[in-house]
Amino acid sequence: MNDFIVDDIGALLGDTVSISEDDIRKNLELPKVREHGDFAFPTFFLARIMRMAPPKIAQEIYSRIADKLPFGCIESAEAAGGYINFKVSPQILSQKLLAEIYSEGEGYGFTNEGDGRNLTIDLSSPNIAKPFHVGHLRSTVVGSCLYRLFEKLGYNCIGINHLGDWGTQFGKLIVAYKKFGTEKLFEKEPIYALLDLYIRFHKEAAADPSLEDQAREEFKKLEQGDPEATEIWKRFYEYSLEEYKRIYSILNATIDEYTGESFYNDKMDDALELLERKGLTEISRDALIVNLEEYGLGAALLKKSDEATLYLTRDLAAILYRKNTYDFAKMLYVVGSAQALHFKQLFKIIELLGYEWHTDCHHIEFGWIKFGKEMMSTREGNIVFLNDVINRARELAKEIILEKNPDIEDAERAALHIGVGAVIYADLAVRRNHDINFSWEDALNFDGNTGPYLQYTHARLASLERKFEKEVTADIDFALLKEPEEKQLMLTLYRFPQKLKQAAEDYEPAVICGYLYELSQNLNSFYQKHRVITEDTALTNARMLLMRCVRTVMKEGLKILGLEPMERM
RNA sequence: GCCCCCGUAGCUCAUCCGGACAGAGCAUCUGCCUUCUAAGCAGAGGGUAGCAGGUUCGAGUCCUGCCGGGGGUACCA
Repeated sequence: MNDFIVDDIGALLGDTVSISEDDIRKNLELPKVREHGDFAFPTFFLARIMRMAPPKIAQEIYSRIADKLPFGCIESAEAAGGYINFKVSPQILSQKLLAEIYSEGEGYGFTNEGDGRNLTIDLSSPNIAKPFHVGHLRSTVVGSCLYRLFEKLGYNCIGINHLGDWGTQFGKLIVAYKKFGTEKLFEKEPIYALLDLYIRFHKEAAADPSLEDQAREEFKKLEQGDPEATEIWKRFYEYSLEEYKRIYSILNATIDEYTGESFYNDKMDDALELLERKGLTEISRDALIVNLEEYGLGAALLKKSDEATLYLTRDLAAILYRKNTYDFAKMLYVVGSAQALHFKQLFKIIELLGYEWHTDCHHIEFGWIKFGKEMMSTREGNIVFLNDVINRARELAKEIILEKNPDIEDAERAALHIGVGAVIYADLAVRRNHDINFSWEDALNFDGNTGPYLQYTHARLASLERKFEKEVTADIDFALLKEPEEKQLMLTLYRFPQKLKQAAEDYEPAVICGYLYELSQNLNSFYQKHRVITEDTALTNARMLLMRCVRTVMKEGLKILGLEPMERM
């Protein structure tokens, strides 16, 4: 990665300040106001060491570097209040930066920190037999985004869908199916038939509590391998998976493995045995637990008093299986923050087992998606299906396309990409720890800070290259890129590697969203004010190189988010 | 009760691990399409950053308390 601007400032100040170049770099910041320059170095923290007022220090330092300027890519500097502000030379900036982006292409900004090691991501994980709703969206799109990001950082990612495909809810469904189900129900959209059965069950069970017992009984039969129950379960499983796979393909979800809870049924005994051998378990109130009181994590339940296992037991079996199978360098669980304690317990147990790799496991938590003031609940039927959201977004996008660009060749396809782009972006752009209020207005908005705006920006750039017709080359006169809008674009491009790094460190897709939005704003401001393709071939060539570099970054960024970089729209 | 998260413009969100007058979008209002895509651009209005203290040269950002919302807290996931 290239940090040449920051390096130059470090070298420039190195002799004049009694702190290390590393500390200089760490303190550099971006001024909020453009007039203050491109980079700023605050001197306040030196006041105590140098026993001087910050403005004096700034003056003092400035006077010592003044005759060295210009220095590297630093064109000028000035002391302003307690700051020293630096301006970067657009010519040197373009020369170094654009050449680098041009030659590195889609690799620009990425390091190879993963070095081919495995990284497993637990994502999506819906409960089988329930239609995919917007509440499932975040885990799916955040997980997929991190998957692509870490792939580009050299990891070999494995996306694991830990399906909720086991448990008493299947007993309920089987009871409901036997009592109220007909084959006709399943002829089309079987997943909604399953939902109806589920809702019906809860309605009937309110009047007749004995249904709950029947459900437990049916689930018990399923666990014991009863052929009829197994047959029904399998059908439901297939129906659900078919629907999920359809949705995953639309969302660009990255799933390699469908190993749900049922997959770990026969692997829990080994895990439990391991814990018992290490003396971690105890019996408390007739249940099998790991006592984590001394770590402030309460009691972790592994077996209920009736011997039944719990999801912690399955997750424990799963994490051991995954470590054993993949020997992962990192394991990410993209799961809502409601399960924070659960994962703290899980990771603590791994630590108590003596495994160092407990530090490689991370719970990537995120807030709820709410609808109106209510939590979404399948039972209550207070729910927005992802299918409906995607369909409405797609229809709206199609209307707009036909109005704005009626000649486009495949309007259906473009509409889907734009509609889905809006939906995905709306979810990724909010930092993970916030709850999201689902609103149709926001999900279907294509203006301003939205997915389609970014896609539109890319389409403009693609259009320029089509119009240009010639090969974009890096053999240009860099001195021609001297407009403030051009410099701003380059300064933003320069920061792409840092943003990727931050996004990866924080496991935070919103960092990339915010960055691409800013880059798009820069591009559109430039585009409005200046023409790219003109009679002036030298200037045209220079600007086309800049456009290519912006497009390279936009394209890679969009792909990481899971949005289609549109060629036309 | 205890633990965790959130509280910034009418609404939805940023604020670069403490820095210069807190920035965008949506909505409202005003301009800009015979020239590379107007899903765009330029501009206007709109703020006591929940409240009160504290640390600091400096706090939306860190600490304490309170208020409001959400989640978790042993046999759901």
